[in-house]
Amino acid sequence: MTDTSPAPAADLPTAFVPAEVEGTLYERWVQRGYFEADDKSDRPPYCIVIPPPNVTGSLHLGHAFEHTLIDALIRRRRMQGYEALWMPGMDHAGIATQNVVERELAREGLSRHDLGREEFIERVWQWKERSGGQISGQMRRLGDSVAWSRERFTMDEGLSRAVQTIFKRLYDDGLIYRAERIINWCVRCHTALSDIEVEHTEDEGELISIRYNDEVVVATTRAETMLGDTAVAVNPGDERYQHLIGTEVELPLTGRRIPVVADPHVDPEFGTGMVKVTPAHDPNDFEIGRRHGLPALTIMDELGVITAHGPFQGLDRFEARPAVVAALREQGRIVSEKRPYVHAVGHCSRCKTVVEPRLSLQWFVRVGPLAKASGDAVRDGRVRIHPKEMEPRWFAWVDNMHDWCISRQLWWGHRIPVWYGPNGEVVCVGPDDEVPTGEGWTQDEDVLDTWFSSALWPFSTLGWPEQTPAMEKFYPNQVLVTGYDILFFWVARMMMFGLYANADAGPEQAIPFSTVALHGMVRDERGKKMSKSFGNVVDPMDWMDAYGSDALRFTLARGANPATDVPIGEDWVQASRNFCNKLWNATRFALLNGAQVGVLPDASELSVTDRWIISRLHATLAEVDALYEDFQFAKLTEALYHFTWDEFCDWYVELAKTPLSRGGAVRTGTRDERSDERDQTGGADAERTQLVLGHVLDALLRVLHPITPFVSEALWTTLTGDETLVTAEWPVADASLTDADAEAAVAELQRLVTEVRRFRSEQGLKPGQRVAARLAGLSGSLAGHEAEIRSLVRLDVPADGFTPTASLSVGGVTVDLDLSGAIDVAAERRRLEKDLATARKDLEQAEKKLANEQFLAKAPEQVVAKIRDREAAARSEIDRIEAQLAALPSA
RNA sequence: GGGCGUAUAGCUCAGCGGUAGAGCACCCGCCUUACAAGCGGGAGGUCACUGGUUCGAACCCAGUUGCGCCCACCA
Repeated sequence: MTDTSPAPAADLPTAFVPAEVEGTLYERWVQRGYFEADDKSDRPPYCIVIPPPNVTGSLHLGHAFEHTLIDALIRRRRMQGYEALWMPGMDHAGIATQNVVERELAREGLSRHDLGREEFIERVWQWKERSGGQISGQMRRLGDSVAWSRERFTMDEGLSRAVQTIFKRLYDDGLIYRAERIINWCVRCHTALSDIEVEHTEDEGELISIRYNDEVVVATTRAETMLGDTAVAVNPGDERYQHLIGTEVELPLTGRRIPVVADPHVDPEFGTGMVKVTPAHDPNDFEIGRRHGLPALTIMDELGVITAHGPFQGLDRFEARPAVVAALREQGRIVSEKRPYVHAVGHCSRCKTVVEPRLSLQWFVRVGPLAKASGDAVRDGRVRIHPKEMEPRWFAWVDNMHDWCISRQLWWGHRIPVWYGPNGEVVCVGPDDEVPTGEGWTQDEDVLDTWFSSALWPFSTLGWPEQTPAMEKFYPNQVLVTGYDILFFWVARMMMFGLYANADAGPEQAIPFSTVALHGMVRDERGKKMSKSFGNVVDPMDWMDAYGSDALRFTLARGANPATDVPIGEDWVQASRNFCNKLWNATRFALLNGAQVGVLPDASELSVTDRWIISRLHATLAEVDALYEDFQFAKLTEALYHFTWDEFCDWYVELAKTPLSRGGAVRTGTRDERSDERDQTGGADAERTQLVLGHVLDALLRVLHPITPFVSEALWTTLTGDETLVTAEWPVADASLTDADAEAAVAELQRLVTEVRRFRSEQGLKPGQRVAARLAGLSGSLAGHEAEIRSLVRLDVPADGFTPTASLSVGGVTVDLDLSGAIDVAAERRRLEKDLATARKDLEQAEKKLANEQFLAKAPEQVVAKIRDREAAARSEIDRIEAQLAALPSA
């Protein structure tokens, strides 16, 4: 070939050292602006917004996983010529971040109240700067190809404006309201929570029966709430208690008289069929109270301390419980002894404290119409949820959603844009409205649920409410990639707000994204959930340090089955590192031997093995493309692994050594430091092989790039001399290059080689030991490859006077070897007998099937033909082995 | 209390109607002209159990058992 650049491979070390390429490559990519997207280009858009990491700390393995998947999608589309935008940013994570900073303060012996609201918020911003810097550093390390110039934060000015805008619109449309309701209250975080921020666990409580009077006996697990009872309820159809309805009973310990009401909610089968009614501390009771006009008596404050007058005042709720029981027992009112009772208890998802249902004045989103629209968008196919098995969950949720409590009694977050006047005025202020001033006007103290701003993320980050070019180009987003665990927290809310905020654009354009691709959770190597308390949490940085970013990414992608949890262990990252190294060395070998990317010769000039590897390459490319469309990362990564290692490296590269050596010598870079004479003397075989190696590696490195961007970039730029793979073209599968004949011929070759190797191994021949042998019966397409075959199995061409001492045959090929007495007759007999048994079993199975008339009548022709082939093959195999056994010298 | 998923080699998982697969781990042999982070060979599964459908079932259906997960305002 022509003299190109001086063999660059000479510079490649014999092992891939990630640290030497990762940092510089990433900075170069960013500097050259490869990750930025143009709002005004003609390319089709492909936008994925990052699920904004919380600024509570640093990224964990789950983020690394999610980012690997998103980055792979984005990088592939970029290579395919899309205007690809991965929108970066972070979430202020209201309650979570406030808790972190409060804990930090606590170490200094301070509470947020010591600082005051403004100073505290200042403090959180400082935290955000630190944490945010750490997170973006980790993202760089991972190789995330995000458009850094567009980075957003849920509390930055633009996004706050978006929040205020939509709040105002919803308020004006009557979809946001303020009301006294029973909400989930966390006495530790000191705030209201939405329903999904409550985690239910099966806890063991005690069900206690209390006698209010001779006829009225109720049961409860929260005895202290009886202090707030304002009625006793029975089922209206319950014959036993008809006479009590409308009467009053005296509530013990309080002296209050409360009515007995009839309410259908009461299950006459449960317990005594009588229910104590505490409207201020139980959602059901609240409803009963409303139906009967009962007063709601709050007996507990925000800290869970009893406020009801009397001996229990000032006690914590969990102290009050036994105290109340003791007092009741003293009066002989405890009917049955307390007994264990397993029931679902709600805990704060942030701090695990037992949640207290509490009557409270809060802001709510009326979800009815929004949830309906969200269900419809999936029902009518505008939004696709992948994998489809997740759809039932989606519908179950959106079709039964309760109103969303959005106010939080926190400081860190978007403050509710509502002002109260001195005369009871309530004014919701839009971003461009005048803030009411003057005596007595105050702003609502609460902030919004952190998910309120996340719900706007797909469009607030693009400039909404302005109709920016970015909105124009990238809304709706093409795909959303996120974990199934936040389907309701986040995806459902984005859908509700996206559809609502962009309704003017029409139903097709209003959706926030057209596809939701859900992934699973990262788990440890034994499938256990990673948790701090269990001590199995892994810092992705540690593994990246040890094995490189590519290895981590490859491992994560390789485990990514849709919406399925991903077990991952260090051994697996190591295996991926080995893969990267394999790729490195294969490329290094190719470069050392003059591999070139150029125009491939016509198929007629290629060898069978050339056509085979090209055929396999293009089949793999087609397979990978199809799998990408279905988000089958695990399978496509596996396909790439298999092609690279088992087909390209183990067979093609080994086979290539023979033709390459005809052009001079195989260059090893380690042992054989010959100069460039190869280029001058290179024969046609060598040139052809160099081009095929170049062709395969070029495509292979391209198709691997989305998963392993660093190694692929380093190798590909060396191979091609081009600037970057980031914006290079995606390799397109060419169906015309598939070659069934070549695949069949190489399959035959592989079988032959494997059998000979097996024979050698069982004969105890050392791998390097050369043996003379005669090959006969090679099929037409393999006849020209005898040299390659001999090289793979280390069989020399026999010299004069060759006398074979052993023989084996594979398919139609006979191999006569001169083992010069090295043969182990007993071992050989054993081997052959084993093979014979296998072949006989095969034959038996096939014959049995073919003797089955129903099978012959009903099975498809292809299947029957296959079985017939199998029968014939088994027959000839048996003949062959029997002949060999007969020829064996007797022991 | 509802709903969903899953049970395949020692481990983690693919396969989902036509003779059981991968990675890691394991055993034997190798510094064979890229790579010992490697090469060659090998061992290892009555595909949870019980019935059914089918010429044929790991795969479809029913039930049983084990294990997960999600949802839930029955005191």
